[in-house]
Amino acid sequence: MPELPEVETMRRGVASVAGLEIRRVEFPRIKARPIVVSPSRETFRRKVRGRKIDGVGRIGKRVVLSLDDGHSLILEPRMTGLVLLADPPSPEHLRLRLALAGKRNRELLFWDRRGLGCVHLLTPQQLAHLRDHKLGPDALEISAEQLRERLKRSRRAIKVALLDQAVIAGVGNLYASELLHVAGVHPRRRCDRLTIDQWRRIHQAMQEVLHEAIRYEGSTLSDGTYRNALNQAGGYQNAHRVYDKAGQPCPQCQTKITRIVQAQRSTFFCSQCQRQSRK
DNA sequence: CATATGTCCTGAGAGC
DNA sequence: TGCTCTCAGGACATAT
Repeated sequence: MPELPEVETMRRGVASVAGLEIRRVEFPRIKARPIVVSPSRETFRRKVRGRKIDGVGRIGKRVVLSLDDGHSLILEPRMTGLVLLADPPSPEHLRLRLALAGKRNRELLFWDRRGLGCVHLLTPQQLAHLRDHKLGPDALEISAEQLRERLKRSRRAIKVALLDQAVIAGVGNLYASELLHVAGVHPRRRCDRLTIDQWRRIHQAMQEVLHEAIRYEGSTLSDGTYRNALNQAGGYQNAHRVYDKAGQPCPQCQTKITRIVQAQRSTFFCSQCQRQSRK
């Protein structure tokens, strides 16, 4: 589930590793299938060991460790991956350990219960390709005009389009539902039928919701998987308006929240606050 | 090209 | 109680 707010929280939580050297690279021996790594493990280990971490950044839903030789170490949590400086939730799903030099000996861990996440070492050219061609502008950087320009001719439903990382990077299933509720836009509304005012409201709601969620350090859902870098739960789940609240009253108007499925994913909305005119 | 669908994965929870 | 089944949704591969 980690989306922009959760990944940004992970990034901030491990930002203190900047300046440290990676002394050892370990792939713990676990029963589960090893984490997907490119290039090969041997090459990865050889190229990462001994490098200094110059900075800790984020691209969309990925944490980026900039190394002192120009390469970038990409940590991609996908559904259940965590980037940790503390002990992981369980030992058996630890996928990668980076032992760091420093005053106190520290470790940066990648833990993933389901194993859909992955780790990559990218050249500057590969990083540029990821940033400029595979992903759209960051959800916190994009302007309302840019957002509309990118989608105004699309026939897709706005909820589905917001999940397309090539259009806009960082929004996932949870925050798409939440921000459309704040914007008062029906999730099935086609992009090419949204008004300029609706685009402005979507953009504004996106900024508000994402910043608010970062302030609360992300959402830890009922399965409890998401944790910050110190293995602590986030707090934004208590502020959710519609996500996973089918049948419960809308916080604005008390109408029961509706659940629908779009592109094989759950969407939650209020049929009163997010009225549908024409799709 | 744009859009839609299938796939990977594990553990929680439902239902019998 | 204990078993089987379904579901959750990141990104990518493949299909339409």
